[in-house]
Amino acid sequence: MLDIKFIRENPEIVKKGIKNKNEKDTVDQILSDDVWRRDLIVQIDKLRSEKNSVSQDIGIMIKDGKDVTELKERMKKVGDSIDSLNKELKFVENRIYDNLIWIPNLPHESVPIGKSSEENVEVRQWLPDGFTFENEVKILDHIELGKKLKILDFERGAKITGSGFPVYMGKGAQLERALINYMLDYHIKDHGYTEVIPPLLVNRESMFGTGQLPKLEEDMYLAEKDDLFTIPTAEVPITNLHRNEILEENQLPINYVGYTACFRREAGSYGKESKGFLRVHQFNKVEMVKLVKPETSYEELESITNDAEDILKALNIPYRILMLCSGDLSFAAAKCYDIETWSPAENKWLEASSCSNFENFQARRANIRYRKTENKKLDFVHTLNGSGLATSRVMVSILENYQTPEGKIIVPEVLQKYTGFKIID
RNA sequence: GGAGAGGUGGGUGAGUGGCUGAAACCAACGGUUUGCUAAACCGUCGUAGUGGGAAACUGCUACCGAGGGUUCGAAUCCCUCCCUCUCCGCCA
Repeated sequence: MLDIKFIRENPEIVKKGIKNKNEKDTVDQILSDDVWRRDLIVQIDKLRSEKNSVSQDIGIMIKDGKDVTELKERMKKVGDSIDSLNKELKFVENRIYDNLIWIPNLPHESVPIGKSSEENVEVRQWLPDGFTFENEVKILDHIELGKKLKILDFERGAKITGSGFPVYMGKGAQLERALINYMLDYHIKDHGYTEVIPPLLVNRESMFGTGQLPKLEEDMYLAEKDDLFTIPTAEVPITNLHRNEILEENQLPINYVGYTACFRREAGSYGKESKGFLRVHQFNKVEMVKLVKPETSYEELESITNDAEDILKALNIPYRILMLCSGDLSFAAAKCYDIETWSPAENKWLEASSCSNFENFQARRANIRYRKTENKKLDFVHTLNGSGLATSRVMVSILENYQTPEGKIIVPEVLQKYTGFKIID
């Protein structure tokens, strides 16, 4: 959520940002409502002030045994005026709020302006030693491999739940678990994150806090009886851990990492892009979340991205980093790097991670503040998160990049001590 | 699911209609004292909105779980909802 004061003072900047993000511009309506609102507040406060002081007098007069009937009647009328102005105020405040919650975060100045993912900018690429994009032997895709080696079962997943709910079997399940544990341990031991195992269902306030609501309601699973959503990412419960809290400056930065299953309805995205792991409704993800001081958040964005990259380097998987253009940024993000890993069978890059700085956009919605040591003043923290990483996409790259000419899978070296085996055949 | 208790400032906790934005204590911060630490003493110590001011600052308003109601006046009375705790039942 943007600060209405900021909008009031910088309407043109806000309008430009909204346009670059392809969102609806209600700035003019907000501004005129804001004038109306403040005018009402001044009127109401004046009346209330009068009412308060006269009411106090009435108390004293009653004690002194004086007649207060007339004053009472007058104050009742003042009360009525306040009530009717208040109704008007509520109306205009609601309208401002309804518009405000749909205003996206503004892109950071370093973000390229663009309409869609076509205009994202590649920042760097990392390829293992001796890697080449050309392949002499036929590369099996992860679906064929999964079937052949009996480690993935998409059909049975579809039977027991529906399409997009994969089943991991045998060594596939063990590899998945190894990958999750490896990533968690790496972030905990080498990158200094604190592990969190959060709830997988969250309430509306949490979904609002991180900015999934109101925009993405249709993309999430909802348990209607309890009005709880299954999380689309661990970002939601973990960032909301500190909702409505005041932190001390010396507690920052807070770095959390958590593994959770993630659930996404992916409404309206059926078809070619959705086979196998490429688009699923449930997947596993290790997520990093940071709560930091505002002045450090852009350094932290680089740092969290590097933390995700370290995993891929250790796994020896080719990847590239994209800086998202304004039009491809999520609603709440100010700047975002996507990490894509290479799929030789698909012959394309697959998004495995998204590392974003939300500045204080989420912190405002979730009311997460910190007290500055220097002057004791309160300010909103900046929040960031990054996948570190989504296992389904990494799994595609592992299976495809680590296959032998015979169609077996060599377990990446760093995972071998977690799996206890070196090959899947 | 049933029965009961309760939600007040960073914490503990007082407060049942008016002079309470809220006692007291603790914590925190500033100071005095001190070789250092501690103790003691003094002082400061909520958030937000809005108006005035270049600013330091200051006026007013709101906020005692949330929302409504009664009243000239509500932390205090009434209604609805949410949450927490205890006991019982059920269950992993």
